[in-house]
Amino acid sequence: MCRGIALVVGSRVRGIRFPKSRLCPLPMSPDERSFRRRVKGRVIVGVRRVAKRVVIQLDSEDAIVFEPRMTGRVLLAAPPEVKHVRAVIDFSEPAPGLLVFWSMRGLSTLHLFSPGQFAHVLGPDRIGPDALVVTEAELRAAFGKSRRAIKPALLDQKAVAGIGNIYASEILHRAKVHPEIPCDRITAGQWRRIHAQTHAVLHAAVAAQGSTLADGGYQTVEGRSGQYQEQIRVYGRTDETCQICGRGRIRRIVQAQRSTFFCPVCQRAVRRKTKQGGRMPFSDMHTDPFSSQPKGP
DNA sequence: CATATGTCCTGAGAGC
DNA sequence: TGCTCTCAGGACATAT
Repeated sequence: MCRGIALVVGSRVRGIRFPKSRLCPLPMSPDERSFRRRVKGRVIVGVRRVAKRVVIQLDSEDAIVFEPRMTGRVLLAAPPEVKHVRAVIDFSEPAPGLLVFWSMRGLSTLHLFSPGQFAHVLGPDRIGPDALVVTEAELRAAFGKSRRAIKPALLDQKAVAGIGNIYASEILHRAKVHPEIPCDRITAGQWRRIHAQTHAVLHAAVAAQGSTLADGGYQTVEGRSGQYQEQIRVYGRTDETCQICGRGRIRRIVQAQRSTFFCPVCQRAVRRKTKQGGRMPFSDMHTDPFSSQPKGP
C-alpha cells in the first residue's frame, strides 16, 4: 500500500477535505479545521508503513497517520463507493492528483501527529519489532515466557507488529504448530519454524499485494484486488481437506474472539512420543492412503 | 504485571 | 420478496 502511494512524495498538499456523510465520522484528530490548516501547503517528504499504519510525513514534521484496519483503503484511483470516502487530499507539484482515504466501516482512524504524539502512539515502547524483519531471538524474547496460546499472542502488536488474523493462522499451519499451544511450551525447533514462516508468509503476501477475500475488503492503491488469497491454505477453509497432508480436515476454533483455522493432523496439540523407532514425521504425512478422499459438498 | 473481554462499525449472507 | 439476525476483525478501554 505504501509502495503504491510513494509517488506522491515531493508533492505539495493543496488541501484536504472531509466529505460530509450521513455515516459515522471516522475517529480522527485533531478537528477538521486544525487538520486543514496544518496540512495545507505542506510538502509530502515521505511515505512509509509503521506496523499496520500508513504514515505520510510532511515537511512540517507533522505526520498524517491512517489506520485502515479491515475495510480501509488508500486510493489514487476512483473510490468504489463515494459514500465511504472519509478524506481527500489534493496535491500538486509536480503532478496534480488526489489521495483518497476510503473506509467502508467506521473502524479506520485518521490522525495528524506531531513528533511527540507520534512517538507516544507508535514509538518502539508501544509496538514491537516489525514482523517482516523480526529476528528469531526477538520473537522468543517477546513470547517465550508467556503462558498465552501462540495464536492470539502473534496478534499482539506490542510483542511483534504487523501480523493480522489471516496470516497468524497461515504462519502456524506452515510452521506445523498448534494454535493453542502456550508460548512457554513451544520448543526451539518450533520457534525456528514460526520465525521462518512469519517471514515467508508476510513477504509472500506483500509480493502478492495482499489478500482480497470474498468480502472484497482489501484493495491496492490502484483499486485492484490482492492475489495472496490464492495461497491461503487454512483461513476460511473449514471442513476442507488439508492441501498439505491430504488427510486432515481444516478446523475452525475461536480464540480471544477471533477465528483460528488449523489442520489437526499437521498441527498436533502434543508432540507424539517416539517410542519404538519413532512415528512418521510431519513431512511424510502426505503419503497417507486417505489422501484421495473426496471433499465434502 | 499479565491476560482476558467488551466495544466500535457496515454490509453480506443465512434463515424464515 | 423483505425482514431480522449473525458474523467479520484491529486497536484500545476496561475488567479480572
